[in-house]
Amino acid sequence: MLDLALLGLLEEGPQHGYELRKRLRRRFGSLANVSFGSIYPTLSRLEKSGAVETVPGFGPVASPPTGSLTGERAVARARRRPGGRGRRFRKVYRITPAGRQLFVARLTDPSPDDARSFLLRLSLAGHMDAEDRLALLVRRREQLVQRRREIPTEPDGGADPYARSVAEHLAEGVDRDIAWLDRLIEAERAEGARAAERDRRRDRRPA
Amino acid sequence: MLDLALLGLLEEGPQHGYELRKRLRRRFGSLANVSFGSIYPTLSRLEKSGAVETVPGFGPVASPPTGSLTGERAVARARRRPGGRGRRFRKVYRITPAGRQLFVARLTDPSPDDARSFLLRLSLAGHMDAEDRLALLVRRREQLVQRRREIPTEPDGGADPYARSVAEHLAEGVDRDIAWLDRLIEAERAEGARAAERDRRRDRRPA
DNA sequence: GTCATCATGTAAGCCGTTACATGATTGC
DNA sequence: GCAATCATGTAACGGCTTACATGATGAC
Repeated sequence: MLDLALLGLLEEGPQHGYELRKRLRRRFGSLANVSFGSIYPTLSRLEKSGAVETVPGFGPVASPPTGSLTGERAVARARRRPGGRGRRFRKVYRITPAGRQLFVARLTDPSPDDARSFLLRLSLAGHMDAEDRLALLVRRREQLVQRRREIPTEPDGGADPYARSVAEHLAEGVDRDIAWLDRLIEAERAEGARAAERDRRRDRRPA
Repeated sequence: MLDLALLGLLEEGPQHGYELRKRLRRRFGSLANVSFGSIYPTLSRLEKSGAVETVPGFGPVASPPTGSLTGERAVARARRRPGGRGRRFRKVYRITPAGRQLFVARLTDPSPDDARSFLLRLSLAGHMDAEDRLALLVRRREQLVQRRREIPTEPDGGADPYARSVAEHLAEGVDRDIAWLDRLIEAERAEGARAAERDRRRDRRPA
């Protein structure tokens, strides 16, 4: 889960742990609001497995594509002190080709996920094939339909008004999620149809 | 979390672990869908701490107030075989006075909780004072308002349509939760006012 | 010179999971 | 007699948290 989020951010450019945590929160909010005690060991693990590597000379971070203030300032600071000692101790990580492969594999992994990891994956769905994206949405929809059936409607203790209120709210929430997924699935299929149409007009039939 | 759910069920009558798991799922659905590997150690822990005790003679369970089939069958089975060997090996637990105290204390504990534990507590809110119940709702509302502010609206990578869709859906979900809490808080306050009115008419002023 | 923040890391613990181990009871 | 389910428990692991430890840098 966390490795996915980290790889997702590192796809956009090299970063160090401390910075990654801030970006994680800004980008994914409650979906990846993790502590340093989790970040650093995860980065070490990813490095050991070859998914990321430290940028030699651990200087300032490369200017990120979004042009964030933090990146700018890091560059400016580096300009002020071009070399030698006085450099800040930072371990800057960069994603490797193997990491990119792992990232997509984890993103498209068909094993069922909970709400948080699903939403995180969907947040990163821009990195997936249209096909895998659609599959992710459909799988999640099926899972929710299943869960919807398991919500207690008038169970033994269904008399209790608080328990009932919670169960109803939960059910409505799942219904809302399913409706949302339906809209996303619809949008994906429409987009797929448009792409096919474009291909057809060019007299090129895709595989 | 699990201890809370278990104590809540045991408030309604003695039960053994296997049965408790089934009831947990039926009553609380996804809020307390736990495995045996979690149930048994938790029961042992509760027993060690004196919150529950095993019913001596571990026979059939006492007929629960809801009159469930399982309870009925257990009693019938016991009637067929009134004593001696042949008894099923079951460890029936019963809540103790200390356990009842712990239950209410855990239920009214003001430390912030995540969605799941909040909903579980609310499901059991019938066991709380009106005052504590209101406090629980108000606390949760404040927490959600806080979280609402932290949801990324147009962050660095706000351009990505998938990330945006997720963020919007999340925000709507929190808004919906807050609105729901507002209705519950309103209902609690109305009920409190009605209770006060009843007291006033009887010329009895509560503390 | 001192305080906030930046920056990395380790250790212990929490709360759950899956997998494993064991055996009794019931239904057919 | 055999399978399903009832019934309890342990061990190993997963993924996260908090607390602790350490120190550099920058702002004032």
